Amino acid sequence: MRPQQRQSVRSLPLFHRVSEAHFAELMDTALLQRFPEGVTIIQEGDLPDFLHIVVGGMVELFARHDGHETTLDIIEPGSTFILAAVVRDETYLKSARTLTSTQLLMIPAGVVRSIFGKDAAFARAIVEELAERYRCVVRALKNEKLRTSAQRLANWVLQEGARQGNRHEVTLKIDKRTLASRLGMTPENLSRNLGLLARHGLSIQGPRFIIDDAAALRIYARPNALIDDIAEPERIMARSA
Amino acid sequence: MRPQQRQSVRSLPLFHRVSEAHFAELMDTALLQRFPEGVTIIQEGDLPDFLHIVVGGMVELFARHDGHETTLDIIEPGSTFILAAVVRDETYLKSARTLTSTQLLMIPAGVVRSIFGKDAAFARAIVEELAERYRCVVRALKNEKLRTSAQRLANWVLQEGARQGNRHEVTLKIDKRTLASRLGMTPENLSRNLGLLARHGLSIQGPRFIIDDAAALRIYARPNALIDDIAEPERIMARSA
DNA sequence: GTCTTCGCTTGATGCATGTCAATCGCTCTT
DNA sequence: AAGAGCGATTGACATGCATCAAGCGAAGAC
Repeated sequence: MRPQQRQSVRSLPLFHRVSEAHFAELMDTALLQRFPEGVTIIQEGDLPDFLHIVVGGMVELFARHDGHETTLDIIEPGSTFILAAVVRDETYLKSARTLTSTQLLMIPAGVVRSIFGKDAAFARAIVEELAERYRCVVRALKNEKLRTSAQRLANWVLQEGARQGNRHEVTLKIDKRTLASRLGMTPENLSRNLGLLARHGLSIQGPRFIIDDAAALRIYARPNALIDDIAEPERIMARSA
Repeated sequence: MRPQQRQSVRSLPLFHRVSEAHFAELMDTALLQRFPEGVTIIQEGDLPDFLHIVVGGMVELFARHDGHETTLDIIEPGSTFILAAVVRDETYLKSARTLTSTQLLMIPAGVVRSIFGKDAAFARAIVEELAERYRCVVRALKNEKLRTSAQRLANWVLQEGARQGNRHEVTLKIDKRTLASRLGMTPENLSRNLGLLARHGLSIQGPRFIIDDAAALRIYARPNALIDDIAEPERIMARSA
């Protein structure tokens, strides 16, 4: 691994406070690997070999059952996946495949468990990451059970607008069919729902969604801090102080 | 707290390997409290004061949004709730209320975080519990996205049959309306689905479900080890060896 | 330039599920 | 014993969403 990459991994929340010796131990056994688009990285039902950390690119987590498939999450740089399976040494509940060319850092599961026992800062970071992932799934479950597919879409647009910085335009970085699966609907219904949102302040230009009337869209979407992952500026500032 | 209760708490996986001094520290600040049926223990949106451990009874975790309410989980003795919120010191995503008279052990959130940093065995137990809870939510999300409500019911009956020991009869310990909410359907649809399952090997006698033809029910339910929480006898034996 | 491909869209239809309303049957009162 | 209350059931209906099938349009092949 090149020094610069090592440094950028070091700055991730998961490793930031780990002792230099333990970090070196983790990195010595870790593999940094690049995968092309559309490759299946792990298969549900298998046992975990490595903890995976996304360094660059995008990974889709999905599951199949009885001829159907659904997207459970899309992982972006800085985040881990299958941490829970590694911690418990139990089978994966999800499969993972790359949505783009992707760079992954892979740390052997046994090494993760070993350093967890030796380094309190690492243990703390692991449990914080796991708790964060837990909260994401709970939000997803509430989103699924308490909203219609059109409302999920409307909230996704608002959230993505905030995340991309420019709050009035959202550019789609993934396939519409992947977005549909992520939002728990068919591609056909995504199309129809986009048409529906035209009456609530959104206009569509191919892969670009323009928020003409944020207030109207928000009225339709009914965003909720306990479902949508909205940054809470006050609390973030309080924490870093 | 009486010595006998203390001993039964000590034997929970969460505390089993914690040092005696740290366990004493946890118990000195903990409250053991009894709540009657139907009491709201925590409210979504609040900040965590205590980690809650169910010692006796049943607790329902639920969430509300836009005039609707859904059950997210039902917690039984030995398990914790709102662990993720305590770990991250962030607002609850779920509310909790008692379904029966319930005894709860409540440990101040700050004490949990403090012992987590000092006791590696406790840290390990916390992360295992959190990972287990994580996996439960992932299963719930898959259950919700990949199955019809009737299939969810059929699998619940099979699972509950196995859990209750007698695999051919299941006795309902909660309201049918609570079961309906837990399985993500209305009480009306639970009724109809129970009627439907009569054609697939199940007969209903009030709060007692009798599995006449387990094979037929299993064909309809299509159980899946990666959705349903099925014990895996081989692996459990391998682990304890 | 034309053809093919593939993702997206649009329309028609059916199943899954929620909603509203009426009724049943049990338990608890009084 | 009659009535109130409440959970469970049943029926009628509306809506959400998936499915199937056809059409559209832009990017790439030749």
